[in-house]
Amino acid sequence: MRSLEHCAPHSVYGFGSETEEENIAILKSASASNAPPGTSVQIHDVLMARIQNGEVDPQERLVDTAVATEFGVSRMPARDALMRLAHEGYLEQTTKGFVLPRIDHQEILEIFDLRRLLEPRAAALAAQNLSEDAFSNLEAALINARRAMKAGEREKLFRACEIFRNGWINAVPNISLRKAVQRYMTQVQAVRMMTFADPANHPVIVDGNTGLLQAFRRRDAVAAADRILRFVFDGESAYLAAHAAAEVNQSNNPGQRLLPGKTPR
Amino acid sequence: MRSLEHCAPHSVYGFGSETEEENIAILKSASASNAPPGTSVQIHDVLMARIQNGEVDPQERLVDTAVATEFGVSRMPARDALMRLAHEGYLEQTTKGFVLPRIDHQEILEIFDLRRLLEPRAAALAAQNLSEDAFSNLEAALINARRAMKAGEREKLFRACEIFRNGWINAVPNISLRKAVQRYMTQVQAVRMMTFADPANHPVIVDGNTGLLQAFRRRDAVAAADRILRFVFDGESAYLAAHAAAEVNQSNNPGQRLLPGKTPR
DNA sequence: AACGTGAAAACTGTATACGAATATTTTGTG
DNA sequence: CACAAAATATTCGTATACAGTTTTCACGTT
Repeated sequence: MRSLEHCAPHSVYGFGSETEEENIAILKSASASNAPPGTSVQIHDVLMARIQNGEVDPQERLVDTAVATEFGVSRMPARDALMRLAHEGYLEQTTKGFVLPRIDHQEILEIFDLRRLLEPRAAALAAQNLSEDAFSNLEAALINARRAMKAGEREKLFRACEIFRNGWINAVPNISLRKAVQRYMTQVQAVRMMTFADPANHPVIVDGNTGLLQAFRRRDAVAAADRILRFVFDGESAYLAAHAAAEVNQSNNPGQRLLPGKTPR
Repeated sequence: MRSLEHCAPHSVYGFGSETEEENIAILKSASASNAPPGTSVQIHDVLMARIQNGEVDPQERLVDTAVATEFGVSRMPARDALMRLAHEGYLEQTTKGFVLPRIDHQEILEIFDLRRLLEPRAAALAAQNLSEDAFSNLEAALINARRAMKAGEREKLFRACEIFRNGWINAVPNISLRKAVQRYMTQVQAVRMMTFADPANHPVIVDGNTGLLQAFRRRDAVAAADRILRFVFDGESAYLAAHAAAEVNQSNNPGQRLLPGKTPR
């Protein structure tokens, strides 16, 4: 059984239990509380946590009926959750179940372009708006990230970077811009999945965040914008390298491909 | 009854029929073709087209059962479509049906900021990518717009401008960017509703589009970006003026407000 | 033994139904 | 006549059922 530390920090329901009985019990107890967020929402969060924790095999088929029985509900909530995950980009709907998205290379490049438009402005606004609390949270996340990097704990580093990013993004006062940036979080995650695989990228990431935090601290909007812009560029470079490596890997043993080919949109 | 020319030009299913029978017939025939895009997908597209065309009243309540009966299907496809639209930001889910997202003054200003980030790049890419067909469509739309302006037909001018805008946006090769721009169509619509009320704005709009088309024709990406940026700024100015006028109007007769009050987000 | 054909299984999409929550209207009372 | 409380109505979320479609597997033929 996996440890609970793998739970997504953003998940309201931080449980990673595996057995049907446990899930049923948890859902029951949660719905017994005064706040009923809906069964499908809970399933959605649990599945998203699993996906983000890499607990879903790339060739695993998530079927609504199976998910439904696992959580002790009917097909509808499970189907809603799966379809919502699919729409958010966490899953892809095939004729035979839901699978991890075959990441479209072209789309990732497009989103890098978009992020270069949005995130510098977002960081600049955040620099002028970050609260002291937010600063300490960012700092804590960065310390955790650095520690995880030194310990070689890829997973923890991943989490820390996510917290860091969420920290400053939540300080963006322009709510619409914030939502726009957050909308591409899934793609950011997908890219991270690839780039984090190479430990050589870890120092770049941590250093980038460090510089960003320093700019934030100085309330230097210009520097923050520059930093994040460079960060996105660096991310693109790292992604391209990882993509190329995956391509080679793919051609060598086409049986188990790390990255599937293009998806016709 | 609305005329058919109001159909969304970007909709795959370019029908804007209103009666239940027509919709049923259309769905039936579509599903009879070899490509089954699913009923809920079709409903989704139709509703999105309506929203983007401003055919949905701001205080209209879209209820799944009503949509279902309108399209002659059960609640499930309608519900899927509505929830998907809500998730995409085109609708807002309330305890009593789905409604258009109530955009408040602050949010409109935020979205102007966002559009200044996105649309110049989009226009620049479109300038490099527009086909000859698209050019003639843009030109036709512009001619219609000018004619409507001279005839003082506000509604037709509105439509022509919408077609023009959709025309070049659909030529943006970066699909993700295109979707991002289109996501704020409702805001654009709301702003237009206000700014078009004042005929003094009409020449500004038509001239702006004319200049944009000229830049497109020259494949001048820089000029196109500049043009659209200025266009957004002008739109903001016009909106602010209209907003101020509406504020005065509102305080005079608070019974019928042009823009609803702020929404706690 | 390889390949094509057919049947069974699995999965999805949609239809219908029911319970729960919430808004609205009606009714009763001060 | 105003206000509160209950009844009503509307809508959502979920459950269950059914039909269509695709995949897979097994069997028979060449």
